[in-house]
Amino acid sequence: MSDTRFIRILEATRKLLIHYGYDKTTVSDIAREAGISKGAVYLEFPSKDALIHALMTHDIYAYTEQIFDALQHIDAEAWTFSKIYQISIDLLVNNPLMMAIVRNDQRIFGAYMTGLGQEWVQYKQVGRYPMLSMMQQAGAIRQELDIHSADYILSLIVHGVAWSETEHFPYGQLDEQAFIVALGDLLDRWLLPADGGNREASRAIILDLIKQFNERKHHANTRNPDE
Amino acid sequence: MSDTRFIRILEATRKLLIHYGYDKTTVSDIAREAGISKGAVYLEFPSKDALIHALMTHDIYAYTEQIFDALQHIDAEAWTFSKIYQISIDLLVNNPLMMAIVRNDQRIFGAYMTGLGQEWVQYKQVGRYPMLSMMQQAGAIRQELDIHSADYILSLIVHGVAWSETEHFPYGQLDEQAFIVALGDLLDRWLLPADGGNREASRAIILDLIKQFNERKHHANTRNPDE
DNA sequence: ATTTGACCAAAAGAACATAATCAGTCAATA
DNA sequence: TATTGACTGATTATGTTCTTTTGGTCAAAT
Repeated sequence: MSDTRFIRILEATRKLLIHYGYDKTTVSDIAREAGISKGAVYLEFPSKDALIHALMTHDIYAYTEQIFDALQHIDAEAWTFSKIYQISIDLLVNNPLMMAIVRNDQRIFGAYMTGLGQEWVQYKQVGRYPMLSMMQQAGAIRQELDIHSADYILSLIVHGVAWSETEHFPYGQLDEQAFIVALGDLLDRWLLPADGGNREASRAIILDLIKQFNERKHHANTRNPDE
Repeated sequence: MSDTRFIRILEATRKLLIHYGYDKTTVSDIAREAGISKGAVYLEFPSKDALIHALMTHDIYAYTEQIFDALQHIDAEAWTFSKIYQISIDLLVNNPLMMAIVRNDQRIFGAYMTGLGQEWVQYKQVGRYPMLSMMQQAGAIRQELDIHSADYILSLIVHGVAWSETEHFPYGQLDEQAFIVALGDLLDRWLLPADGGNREASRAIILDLIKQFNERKHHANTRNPDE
């Protein structure tokens, strides 16, 4: 019951945040949207900032879980390196809050973001560079590749996607599925060696990351059994 | 003489615009920076907006000319399709005003941009889609390629580059030349067929575009001999 | 024939007071 | 015990007045 209230508050906050942004969303608004009183919000969270923080942590976690879940169910034959980004971006474009996080949207995070300063960036540590590095060592991607530049170009793409259809980057309509396919095509041709690379290795690296992720989840659950 | 004044005003405007933005740059500031009186600015341009418009037109034109000039001097053996984007982006990242134009920078164009509305986008018609289409028809890039998606991904990259090192996309330091090389590598692998594609055709298309560009320039010069 | 800079109306900004709103609390309530 | 919503001090928005700045002009100066 306290758990559903927690989730109800997060859902109300997410909805209002995406629509009105942090500065124009009041705790009373959130309470009304969640169908509870303002006091109840403060039974669950110590402050508005803590609530936003919890929402972001929750949604980043859920997003990661979604990606990993989708990747986990790709069997060895169907696996390609590019699936990682195809799935990540497919899930990203259908997740307005994650889009806002990726693009550092001032309109949505307003004073919360300003007051955070350096901590803000830490939310967004995706660890792409180490992952690419591991992939290269394992022979999953080309040896000649400059990982720094590759990391940068990948972040250009992800960042650009997150800004699509905003006034900053009004690209107009686009067939999303065609784009996902084209992106996979690009990544395979760009990153893989001629023989297609060590697909087992790239899959093993991802499955290992998933395992680590699940172990941390298990630890967190056993250490804090409630909530 | 009137011509050097014209250029002096544009240069002063460019400098102040990049530094302080449209809203915080006054006509008096521009006059002072150009070393002339305010009245002289109005002898050259009918209004502040017309001045900004002239600056943008001038700089977009000059940028195009730079690209074309660099492309023109690549001989047939050294030519690759990816040179188009390597050169464009290399010149772009060293051109603060073009960067601001590409990223629709509200901070720099302020009220000028707001008051323009739809016209603003017209500045930025780069005609990439038609060019890619021609390239594909000529066999310079792969037949299977979805040109819509390719156009979108290319615009993601260009747009992302223009936002780099701003607070919206603080990527940190990067070896620019390594990035240019990596980009060329990406484009060649992604866009070209296995045999490298029809390089003569892609070069011919670009040289033809340059010819058209120069003809328009010549017409403009003969129709308006002065200025 | 050019160029200037004092000048003007209009717009933006500064300063202030007042009203409204908000994050967070806690005695009253269910 | 769990939840509420009226309450509070601090922050923010709003209305108002006054001052400054700004885009643009044009008679005077060069």
